[in-house]
Amino acid sequence: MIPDRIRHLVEEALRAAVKAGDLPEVPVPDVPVERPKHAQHGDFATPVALSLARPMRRAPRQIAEAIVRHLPPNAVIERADVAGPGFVNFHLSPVWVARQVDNVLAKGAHYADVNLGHGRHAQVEFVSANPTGPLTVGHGRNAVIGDTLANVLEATGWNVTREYYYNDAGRQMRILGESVKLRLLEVLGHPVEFPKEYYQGEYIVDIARAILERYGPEAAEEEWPFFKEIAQEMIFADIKATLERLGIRHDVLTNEASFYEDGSIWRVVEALKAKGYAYEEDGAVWFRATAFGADKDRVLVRSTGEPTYRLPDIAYHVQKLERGFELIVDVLGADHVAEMPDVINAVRALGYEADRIRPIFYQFVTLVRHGQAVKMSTRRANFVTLDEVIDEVGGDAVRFFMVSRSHDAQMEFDLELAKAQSDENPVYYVQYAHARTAGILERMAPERGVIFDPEADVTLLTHPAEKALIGEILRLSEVLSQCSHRLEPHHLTFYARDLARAFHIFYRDCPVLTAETAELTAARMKLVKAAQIALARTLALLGMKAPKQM
RNA sequence: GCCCCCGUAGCUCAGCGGAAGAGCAAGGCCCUCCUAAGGCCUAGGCCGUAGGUUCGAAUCCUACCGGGGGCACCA
Repeated sequence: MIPDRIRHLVEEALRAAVKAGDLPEVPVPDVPVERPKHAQHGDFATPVALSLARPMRRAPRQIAEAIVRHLPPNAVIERADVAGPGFVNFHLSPVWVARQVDNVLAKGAHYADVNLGHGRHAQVEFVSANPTGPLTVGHGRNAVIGDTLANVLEATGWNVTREYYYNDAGRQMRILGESVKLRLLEVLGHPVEFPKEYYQGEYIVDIARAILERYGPEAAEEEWPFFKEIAQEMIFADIKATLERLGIRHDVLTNEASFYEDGSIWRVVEALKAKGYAYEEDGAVWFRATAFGADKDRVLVRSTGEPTYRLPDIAYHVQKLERGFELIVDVLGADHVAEMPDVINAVRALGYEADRIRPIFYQFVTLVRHGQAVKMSTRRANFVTLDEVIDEVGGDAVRFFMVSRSHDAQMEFDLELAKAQSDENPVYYVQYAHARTAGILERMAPERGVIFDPEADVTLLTHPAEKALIGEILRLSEVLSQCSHRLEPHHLTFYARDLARAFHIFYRDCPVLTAETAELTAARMKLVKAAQIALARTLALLGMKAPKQM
């Protein structure tokens, strides 16, 4: 990455300045390198002289000037100057920048990879909806954040496992089975009183009908487990199909029941007790959450002998750590904010490196339709499914919008607005840029004298629009690094727009096929190819299609 | 009552210690020219309020005000 190269040059300059006696010797801090907001401030800048002013007891501008003076000779920076209170602004060498186009072409689709993970194993657990109904819009945000994050981690050198955690036992599943049975009786014409707390969705009736078709009216003799099994199977198939429409597939499915079956939940209880972090009181087993600053202790096992949901969660996270993941990302709805500290504290109490667990909480999606908020509860009938939203706005738009806001900001997904604004959709803006690259490259035709020449001289690319486009193409690795570091995939959508804009401006200002000279055409062909690689990569990371024509 | 998230342009939101931004909406321009699903220009801001920390705060701390969500031997 360019900022890293500049950082190293500045660090060298500081060392050289100290050695030459121009600056006093002090511990060298991290050198921040940032992109200035204004073009006149150069391509990159560092404020390091400002923060060194106090320890060095020198005026910031004086330090900045020493840095500039001792900057080692290099091909990257053409000019560095001191500005304002003591910023050092760097102007990149246009020749060096242009040459990066060849570099992008040589590396191809992986040109922006950054090796932050060094092949370490990371797990992203996401969606994790229990098979009690179709995925909702809220699950959609979860799914898209999780999968995009997984893509980003892969691009930054992590070996990623995508995982789905579910519970197919327990009270909710029994209610599911009984709901289906009641609906089946209803379809058969029996008078039925359908309890309020049962699953109200129309899909329950669909499942009942399907069972009738497959097994006949005799199915009515069966008990709830029979219906639960079939319903679960059908709902899971449905969930997987919905995710598939968004291009999402999990590598591993983990069932909560497995932690009961292999006894690991009881080993967790025993281990916590042995370390003094669990105790029995009023017939229940408690976790000493107060030892970690919580306001009260939490129940792990009820007085009935039945564990709370916390216990298998703890066992699951212990298992994740034992499987060797060095980064464990849980994509969770904001309603889980309160419970995660207990899990992490319990895992820490057991002596594991709990810091490897990094939950990310996304705020709720409010779906608005016809100006009215639609509540998303799986148990009520009036929810809108993720499938319906995909039907309306398309999978690419769902992927883009769901990850286009910071995960800790609430988002409003207005279907009417999304449809009304479809022409102004940023999804098309970005995809159209890609289609335009394809449009130009498809016109390569030796008989018309337009070919892709690997020997073309990219240093001819000196137009401001060309320079800006190359700059955006090269920025992807910085964006990836930021997304990966902070586990914030939304930066990618902003980048996608910036990259597309740079291309659209280039497209208008710099004709490729009808450039002034054949040499310039050849050079621009290379740039178009590089832009296509960048756009395709960005769209792929976002899980979107990169159409060749629109 | 306690905890978490959010208050930045009319709207939707980026930026989260270093030199106030984008998209949409509004007004005006640009196709004999590689797809106008595009580009250009204009206008629009005490960055919720008040203190504090800092050479420097939209960004960190405290309090308050608004909006949302969570606080069970429910999952």
